Amino acid sequence: MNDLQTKAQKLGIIMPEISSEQINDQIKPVLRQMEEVGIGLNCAGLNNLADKLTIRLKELEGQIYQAVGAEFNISSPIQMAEMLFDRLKLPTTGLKRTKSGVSTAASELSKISSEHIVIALILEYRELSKLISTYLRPLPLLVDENSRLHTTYSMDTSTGRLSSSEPNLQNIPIKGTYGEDIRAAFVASPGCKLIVADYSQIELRIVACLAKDKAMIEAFGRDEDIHAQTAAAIFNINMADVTAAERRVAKAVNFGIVYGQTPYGLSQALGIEVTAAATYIKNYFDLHTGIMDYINDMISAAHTDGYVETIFGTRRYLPNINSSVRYIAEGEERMAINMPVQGTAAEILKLAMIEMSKRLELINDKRKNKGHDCPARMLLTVHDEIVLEAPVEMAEEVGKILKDTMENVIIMCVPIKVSLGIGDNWAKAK
DNA sequence: AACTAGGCT
DNA sequence: GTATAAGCCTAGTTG
Repeated sequence: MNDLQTKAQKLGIIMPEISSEQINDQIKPVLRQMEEVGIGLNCAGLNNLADKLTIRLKELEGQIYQAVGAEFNISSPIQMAEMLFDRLKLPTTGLKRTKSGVSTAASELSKISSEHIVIALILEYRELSKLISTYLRPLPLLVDENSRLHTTYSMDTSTGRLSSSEPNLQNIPIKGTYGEDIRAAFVASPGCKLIVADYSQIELRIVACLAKDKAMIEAFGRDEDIHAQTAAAIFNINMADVTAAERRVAKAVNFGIVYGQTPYGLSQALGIEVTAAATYIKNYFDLHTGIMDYINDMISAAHTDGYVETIFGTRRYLPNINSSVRYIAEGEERMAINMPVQGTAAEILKLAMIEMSKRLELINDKRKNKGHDCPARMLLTVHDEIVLEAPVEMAEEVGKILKDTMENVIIMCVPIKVSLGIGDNWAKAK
């Protein structure tokens, strides 16, 4: 048994004896096959939506010109800032600045949305123009003769995650007014269903385990509402009394913790006072002392060794961790906190894909010569999610196998949970 | 090519 | 005094 195995065992982790290099070797052919298979795209659906949104975009353009009293390039942040802050004299206090001037990012403009009706128009314009120019227009042009879309996966990331490009199928819209419509254009082959399996809070479960955090391990072990538990802790109330708003704050705290978020960052994210954010974080660490120790351990390990690593040994070197420029060093300290968590999640996903690929071969071998037009096969992966397609009559069974594979490819000190969906398209299968 | 913005996990 | 939440990819503007 090697060092990593011993270390993992002390954390209550039972993992396959495989190195990060071996994982990466074995995932490659799986990815190449997924790229070749591709996923069905309903081009007509996207084109129709593009046409509809383009009409709305034109309306908004006219309304913005009228509200401002001038015509300008709405897509130019420079011209936008000039119109809002020089011509209309909207207040800039409290707004972030970029290198070139006052930021016109949506997060900043929404702070002054009550100052002028044009802000709402601009935000809607930006939303539509993003969807049209990045997704609705380009994607239909990229399909093959069978109306299938093929991405390219890369592994040269700093944490071990995969990335996807040309087109990037890991950032297809899902939120907002049109997210569902866009996802619905990603479809299963005829006679097949899409099967979507998502790791539930995988990074939080990993950090609970790596940090040996007692309260969090117990909460996950009892299958409790982790965000409600956090809310109770940071607001000093009973779990039963947690409101929806308090739970939302707690969710943001849980989310931010694996990124090394500061009180300032949390205050920005939630639109609250820095002092309030600081209190929440303090209360959080009072409950989760294991998490606090883990963060400090990772930072000091990075300072000493110059790198951090995942449980399978993927390393990230942090050459500037000892920089005398404080914000440079602090930036790498946050990377030191996050990378072992994000990287371990990536490895678990890859392991599950490798194992599932083997199981799919067995499934398909068994069904050879039975006249099925579409084999059960892996199509996409999005960081904590795997998308498959399988013949309708097999979908339930394949889904169960997928869920089982993902949940048991590694045993951690907290249960690993996977949510499963089956449907004709990517919207319905979620 | 740099910068700004914004889509996803 | 400066910065402040990790990791990606793509599109449009600017010079």
